[in-house]
Amino acid sequence: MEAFQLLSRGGVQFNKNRFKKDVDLFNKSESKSKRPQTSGQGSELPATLDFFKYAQGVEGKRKNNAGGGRPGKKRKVAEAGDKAEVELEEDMKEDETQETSKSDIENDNNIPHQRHRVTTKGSNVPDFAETFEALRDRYQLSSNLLSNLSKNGYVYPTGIQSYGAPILLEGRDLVAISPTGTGKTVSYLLPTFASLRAPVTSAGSDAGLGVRAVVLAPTRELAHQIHNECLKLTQGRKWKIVLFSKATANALSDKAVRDKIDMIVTTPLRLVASLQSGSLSLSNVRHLIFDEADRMLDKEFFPQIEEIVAACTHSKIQKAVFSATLPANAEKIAMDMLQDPVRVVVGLKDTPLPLITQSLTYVADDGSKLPSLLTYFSQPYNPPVLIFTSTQPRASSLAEELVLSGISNVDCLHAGMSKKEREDAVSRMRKGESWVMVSTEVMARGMDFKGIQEVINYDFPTTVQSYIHRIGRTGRAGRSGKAVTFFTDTDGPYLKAIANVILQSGQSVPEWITNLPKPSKMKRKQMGKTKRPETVNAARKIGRNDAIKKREMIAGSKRRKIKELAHDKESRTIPQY
DNA sequence: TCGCTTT
Repeated sequence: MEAFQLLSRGGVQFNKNRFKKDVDLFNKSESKSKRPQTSGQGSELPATLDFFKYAQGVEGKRKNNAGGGRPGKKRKVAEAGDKAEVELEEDMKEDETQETSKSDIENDNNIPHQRHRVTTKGSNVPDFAETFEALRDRYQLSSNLLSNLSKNGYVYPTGIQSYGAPILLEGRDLVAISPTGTGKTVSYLLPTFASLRAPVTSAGSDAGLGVRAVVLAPTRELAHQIHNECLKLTQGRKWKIVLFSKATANALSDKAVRDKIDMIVTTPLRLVASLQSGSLSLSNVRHLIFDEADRMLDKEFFPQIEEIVAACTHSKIQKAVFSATLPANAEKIAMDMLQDPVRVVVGLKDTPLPLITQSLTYVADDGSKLPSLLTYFSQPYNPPVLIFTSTQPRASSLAEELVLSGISNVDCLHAGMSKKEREDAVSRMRKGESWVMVSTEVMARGMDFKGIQEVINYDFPTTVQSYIHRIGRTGRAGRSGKAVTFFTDTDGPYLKAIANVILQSGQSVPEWITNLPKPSKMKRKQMGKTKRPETVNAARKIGRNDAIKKREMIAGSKRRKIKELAHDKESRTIPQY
């Protein structure tokens, strides 16, 4: 713990220009809950890292500020002094006209959905619920659910919870888009348990035989985390919620076991394997939920998804998709799968949380990355830090290099590791034992490590979605966070798109980046073919001086004085994705 | 595009 303090340095950064109002509000009500290291109270650290203490007490209220009020695009007047608000209009042209917008920036209190712009679209959209109590009264939620919510520190519903839950509770299909760390999991678990009413084993249940709800997630770690959340919400009742694995799947061969299951949380392929072996029927499933929906609809997962959907033959099946990002093509696929869905968007679509301070760092070439990172670690930093690489070997060897360089408590996590190794790594992360976690895309989505101070994109993300999800591992539940992205000369094709995301979240990037021409498809293709180096060992051989020289050259020729661009209309372009 | 994820 002492070492934590040695490593730490005070101060969190906000983008105070753009989100002054949110920041003020944040500081006013939450000054007490700054990073423990900054106040030197190392003993508090485990609490902020502890997933299960998420959202308790003060933290719980903070969570409600998550996302800090994105300005309403249809309410240009809301903050008349702020030019950028008006210009956001431009980003919205694609939106359909019949949607309703309920925004609320005037009501400057702590009720969370009032910190977000929420737009809904669809026929007969159910009313949002301001509080969990309102939800309970309107839909007869059990007192058990309500008390479990408050026991776990959920005080007010977040935007997606107050809008999404009524839609699901009225049996409607749902497309939900809400930023990282804004409580999507609870927004579907709460209504699902409420709709199931009682465990299948309870007396007089007319639930029929077999599992009634399925939650799909793209990684084991995320499924595990969702399962934990299920357990929290169902404390004190005999719900049978199964985190699907080889072992639990094998147990299904016993029909008596099979028929007692209320809900399965699983990755798609695991479920498909059980379907194909005939050990499981989904004919009684009434709730099918896709977490990280755009990822689940990717080409690798989609055949499995189709098979699962086809196996859910119950006439009253409700389907819902959730993600922080949903590109148009994925949304189209989702919409085709759903019946008369309601679409809810919290915040500005595909825009990261404003409380994440984002920056781009030029590192010339791959060989300059490690020296740059070591320089970073030679200065005081706030752990834990999550580092993303593009491949498994690069994650392993970077972790090794950091250990060899004397960095403390370095961990590594990628899907090439054994199940146990992965579980141990996540567990160390949850306990706060990892200060530096080097990982691949496997950690990019959904994982909720509350304490993560900083995300470093050591390798450049290849899609905007990847970028948004990766940096969304920090700044969760209303906390602040920092995201640094290394870029090299070969990252050109993607650079501008990411820069646009940063601008969109109201932060600035060097002007020369925004002035880059949009690379042609041809060019992008060529650059995409450029081979990325296999390991950081190779990277190491390349001297650092070259990198510095090159950086200076670039600085001289291209880089101009960094200017506040967030309000500069010219630079406000719609991200290309 | 590629590698990432999923038994």
